Amino acid sequence: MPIHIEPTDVLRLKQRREFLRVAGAGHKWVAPGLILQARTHMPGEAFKVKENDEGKDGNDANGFRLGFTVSRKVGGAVDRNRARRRLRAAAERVMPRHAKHGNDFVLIGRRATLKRRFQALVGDLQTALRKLDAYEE
RNA sequence: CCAGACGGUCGGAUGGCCGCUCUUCCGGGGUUCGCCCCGGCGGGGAGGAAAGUCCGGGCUCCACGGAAACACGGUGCCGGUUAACGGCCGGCGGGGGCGACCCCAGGGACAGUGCCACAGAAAGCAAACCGCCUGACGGGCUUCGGCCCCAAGGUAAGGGUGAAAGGGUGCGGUAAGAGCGCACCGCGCCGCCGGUAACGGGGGCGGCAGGGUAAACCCCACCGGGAGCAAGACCAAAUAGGGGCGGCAUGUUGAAUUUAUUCAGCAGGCGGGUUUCCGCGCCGCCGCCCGGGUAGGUCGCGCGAGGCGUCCGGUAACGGGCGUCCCAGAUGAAUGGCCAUCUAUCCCCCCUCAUUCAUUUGCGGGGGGUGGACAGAACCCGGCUUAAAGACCGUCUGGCUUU
RNA sequence: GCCGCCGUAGCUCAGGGGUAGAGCGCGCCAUUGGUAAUGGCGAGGCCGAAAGUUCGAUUCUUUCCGGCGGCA
Repeated sequence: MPIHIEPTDVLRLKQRREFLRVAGAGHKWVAPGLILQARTHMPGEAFKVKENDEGKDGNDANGFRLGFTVSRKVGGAVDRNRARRRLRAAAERVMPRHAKHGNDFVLIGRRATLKRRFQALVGDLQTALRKLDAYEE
């Protein structure tokens, strides 16, 4: 059965070692409002891309995964939550259409994420995808 | 009206688009009949501090026969309140303020021990450095009145040191002084009166003994078993390993016979470039079952010392009755993102009026910009502490004006 | 989330009521032809912050701030 991916329900990166693996791939772009890291899936690597599939037969090129990180340098809990929510809102507008499948992405919040105008933040994400050669359409 | 004291409430608003999480109900699908998944209409969704983790409890596990004592830790005026508290309320004492009110780590220093640097004569059974006073014998001077030096003694008034020098002020007194005597204040002891008590009032006696430090050891009284929801309980993959059963498989010996099978016993085989010796490592394959247990998941997890209203008791904290409501449950962690308008605030410009030496200051109006303080539940509750814009309400105090 | 520990010179640490030290480092001088080593001299500290106790606090008490570690 072919796996259909809805634009909105993308699997989130949740565990620390997944974040470390993406960071270890070494592909990142620093934009004024955010930092984007990316890692291409290895061939034969089997991930659960949707929550309810069994993660078996090689669907590795058929989706992408996304994680968010905001460190304590940005501020207290309120500021960090706010930065992550703005990143998530920007990702909801850009990623489902333009993110190249078969990748893991990590979005890192910066201090400027709080104050930057939202349209500029969306633009930051798009240019970051282009610079990492992960932009489609 | 101005300035202030105390207590309480709220903590941006409205609309639009796109989302998150929990959930009643409905529909569909799956199911090991426990439930799970998908979709839909509705409903709920951060704080007064959610914070710091400083106290007290509930709850859970561990330890433990009961009680007491000891050790350690905590608390510390008195009475009340509470599930409990180091909280709160009321009172007492001390300090501050014109006042409303505010602040206080506020038991014991004759139970004992220690410490009090430097300075100073002396710092704890007090003490004589300078001074002051008396002044034998002797000496010196003499205007023959006396004066000076010296042994010894008296003295805590004065000087000086210090945070602190053994009651304070005044009068008397004296050789000089001194609670030596007296008055007032302070202090101690003993009755009396008021108060549950802390304590207060007043009386008598005592001539002053008893410096400070207990957030030094300590004494006294009271309280306390330890750990914490990452507590704890349950389900449990892959991989490796443990145990059991069955089947297949290696060599050899023996026996039985149905002549290729069964039974019993023994062990050997493989690995490094080769051989010998020694040492080392591995021992098969398949299936099923069992228990431990990791990742992961589920529960614990929100009806509670609950909120609101009202009545009663109480000065109050608080307690009781009745009615009513159901009010967050996430886990890379939801409760939001974006836009518009309004609004609090602050800044700039212009105008009218008042004011001023002065576009100096202020009320009002208009325009533009900025743009909401501190801060995010993580098992729950009662407090404390800390952080921080602004708005509103009530009670009270001190002024000013008017009546 | 919970539980601990630590903040003293540029760095690593002593000091636990009487006014702050050691080692390394830094500066100057001596030694040497010169450097290192060695020796001498010296600078450098509101003892993380604020209240309180005390005559006096780096030390004792309380409350904050910052850093580090442990617990599935």
